Amino acid sequence: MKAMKKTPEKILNTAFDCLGERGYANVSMRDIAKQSGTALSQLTYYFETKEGLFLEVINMMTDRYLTELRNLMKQTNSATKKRGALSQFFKDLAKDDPKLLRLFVDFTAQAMWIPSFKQKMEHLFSQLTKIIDSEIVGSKKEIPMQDSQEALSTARMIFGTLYGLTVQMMLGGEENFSANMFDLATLPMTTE
Amino acid sequence: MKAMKKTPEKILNTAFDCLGERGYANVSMRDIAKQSGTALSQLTYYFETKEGLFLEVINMMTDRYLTELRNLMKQTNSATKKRGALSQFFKDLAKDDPKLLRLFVDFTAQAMWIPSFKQKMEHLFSQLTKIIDSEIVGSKKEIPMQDSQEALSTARMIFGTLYGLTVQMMLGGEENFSANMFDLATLPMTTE
DNA sequence: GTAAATTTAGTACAAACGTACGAACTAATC
DNA sequence: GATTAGTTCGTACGTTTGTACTAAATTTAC
Repeated sequence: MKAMKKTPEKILNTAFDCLGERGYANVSMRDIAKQSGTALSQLTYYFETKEGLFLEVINMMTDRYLTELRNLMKQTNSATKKRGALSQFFKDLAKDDPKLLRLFVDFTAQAMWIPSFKQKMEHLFSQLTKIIDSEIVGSKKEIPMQDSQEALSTARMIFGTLYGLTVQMMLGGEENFSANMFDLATLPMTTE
Repeated sequence: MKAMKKTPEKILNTAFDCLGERGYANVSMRDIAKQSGTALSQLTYYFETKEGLFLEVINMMTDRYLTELRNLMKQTNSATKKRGALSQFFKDLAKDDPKLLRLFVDFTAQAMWIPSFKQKMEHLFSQLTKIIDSEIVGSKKEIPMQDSQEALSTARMIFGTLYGLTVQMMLGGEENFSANMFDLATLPMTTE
């Protein structure tokens, strides 16, 4: 007996794969239909438009990122260990789930042109920085922040560094990246 | 008497504008032809293919970034001042030349899927980090680096932070970014 | 078991795409 | 001034695109 997934799920998962493999600009509705083994008209039946389908992919991606990161944060207690886990998370992503990573970068670019994408990606960015803030930066009470706004800025900078490093790594290959590079990226939040 | 630019230049400049305004996925050859006031067939006459045209746009973008940054670095002497100028450079870019910035981010994403784009963007990235390295990180002799590789890693991290912050700023608007944020981004290179 | 609702499949359509091609036009060379 | 080389333009070709639509098949409800 086959796996037998529901059609909408099959479509969504295939869309995720296609986008993570070939990118937004190079994936058509027919590609997804053929690769998922469903009829083309099923895509519009369940998701109305191409934009509608891809918005659901962004939702899927957002869920994966946030739950994965939240689970990771739960596994450790100290802010220092969480900091290490965070940098490890981004470092491993390129190996463990490159599709997820490429999707992230690609959708970030598309968010500049498509308003509905922008809204979704803003949400993802703000949630990610919020996690970094509350789990790591904000919890380090021994280092007094002027206000919560400054803590959020720090979280944004940490995330920015990780994001920027990740993009460089995807572009230039990982061989040029030293082992402690991503750890250094999370350093700004502490003065130790 | 009109400005009277050469046709290839007109096409190239218009392509630059279109891409910076609407993005790679939303710009067609016909768009560029119409907006530049030339015939569609002129584009293939001078640039052969769409990819060929866009590669020239990347070259153009690369030139602008590198010359602008190099000029900026020449204007100051101390590494500390250069550090300030660098962060200012990225901070201002969103206001002064948003098209250039959007082009950068968009092409970085496309580089994941199109090999010829990847090659060009790798070159730009490596040149940018090389400038940061030689002008700022490498010149700070008083802080001994284990080797030149570590210095380059530091440069990559600084650039990564600036890049990551810029992307966030473009996505979420600048209102949430405190004034000294970009300055902090260039901090990892010093311990002062 | 039949009727209604939902899901599937195939096809059709108009629009947009990159590229190719040939005829007109302009500039340069001798 | 004639001949060549270079440039411009319009058009047309073959694909591919997203979406719409209708009829068949399947599931659900009574």
